[in-house]
Amino acid sequence: MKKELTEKQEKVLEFIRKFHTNNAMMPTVREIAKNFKLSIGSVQQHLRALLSKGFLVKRGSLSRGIDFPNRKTFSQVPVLGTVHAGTFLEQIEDASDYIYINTDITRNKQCFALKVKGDSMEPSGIVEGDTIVVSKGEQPSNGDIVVALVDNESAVKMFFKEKGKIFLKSTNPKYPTLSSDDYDIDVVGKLIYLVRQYKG
Amino acid sequence: MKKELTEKQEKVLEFIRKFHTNNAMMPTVREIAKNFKLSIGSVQQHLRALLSKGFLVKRGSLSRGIDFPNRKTFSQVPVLGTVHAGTFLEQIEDASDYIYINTDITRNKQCFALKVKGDSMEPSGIVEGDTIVVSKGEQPSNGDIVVALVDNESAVKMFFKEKGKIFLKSTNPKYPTLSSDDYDIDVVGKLIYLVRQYKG
DNA sequence: TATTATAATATACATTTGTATTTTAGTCAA
DNA sequence: TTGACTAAAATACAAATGTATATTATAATA
Repeated sequence: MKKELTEKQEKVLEFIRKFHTNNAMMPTVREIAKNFKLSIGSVQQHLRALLSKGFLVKRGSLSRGIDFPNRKTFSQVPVLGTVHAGTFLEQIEDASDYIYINTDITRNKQCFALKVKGDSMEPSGIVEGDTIVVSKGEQPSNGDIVVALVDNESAVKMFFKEKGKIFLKSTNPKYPTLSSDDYDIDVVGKLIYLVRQYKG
Repeated sequence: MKKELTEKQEKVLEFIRKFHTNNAMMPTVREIAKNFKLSIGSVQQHLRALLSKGFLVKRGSLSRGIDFPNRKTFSQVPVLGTVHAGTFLEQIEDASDYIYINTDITRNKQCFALKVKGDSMEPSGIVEGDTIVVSKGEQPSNGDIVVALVDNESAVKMFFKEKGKIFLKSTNPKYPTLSSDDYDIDVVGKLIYLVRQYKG
């Protein structure tokens, strides 16, 4: 349980958050002072309070050397194309867009993102327009959702392996389950993340 | 088309990218120099090249004052609690977690995030465990998905307004549509974003 | 009452940081 | 050869920045 902040401390912290959001770096003591028309010493005291109460941490005596506790870091993941609408591997070179996701999700995996078309996975919460993040070359377990090339067409399916055979199941029952007996199946990667933007 | 970088310039830029990812701020000239065991002057020249070739831009003569062109910025959105599992507004004070999303999505709206419980919105792609981002106090249109307090219980529903009455519909047909005739309905905000993490 | 926490100011100082200058060297092309 | 670009080093200086100290004032509290 965090200690409570005073009104002014709350405002200072809020300013730091916003500054960090807009500038991707922390403000200096004097930048904070200027914003609130305060003296340097006053800001120092507010920062000291925020530090001792655990709302900020320090990184040595560097410039702009305050930080949020447990601040998350990001990986740039390229959006390579659209899945279940044809091939996408050609487009690897010119990733026109990137999405940013926490490094604790991507870890050290090699990832890329795809836009989803179609309704074959709707019952498991994947709908048209979603952006999915795929971790490349990971061994999927039964029940994992994967991106696969099925006779060179890309698809998002649920993965099953039984007696050496691979099955790709759509959770939408109107699509058939594909078997490695009938198709050339190449699992590209495993779903690790999904984002969806609602138009405002 | 960007001008080409030399091998060394590429490496310096790559270091700056990584440094920024890990520390949420740009490195100083001397931090770069230390990493490559170079002199300050050498780093200055590399930076000058990266600037003139358009891979970096400057923000005045500030400390750590280099930036990526078109860098995306993030908002910290507090995760306040769980929705459709009771009230969550009490927990506003101690947001234990944050998610970070692009400011071009949050714009200047006041936002917060909630974890989803239950299956009442499964057919529209919202499943248990998802984290939804809600924009506070925005006027919803018919068909928008909203977070509302229904007799002080929180819920995620599809919003409709007709002849002054509010209707909250679950896309899952096994739940009834709620009407403002029968319940005290308070729309808290509108869904603008959703993220889902698949366990690896 | 004395104490503590908050809030604010003013000032000084040491360190960090950006910037400018000069010099040396190698490579490549006109 | 000359010129241009890249690479690197060494040094100096000004500006930015973090930090320490002293002082005043107010409100809440034991």
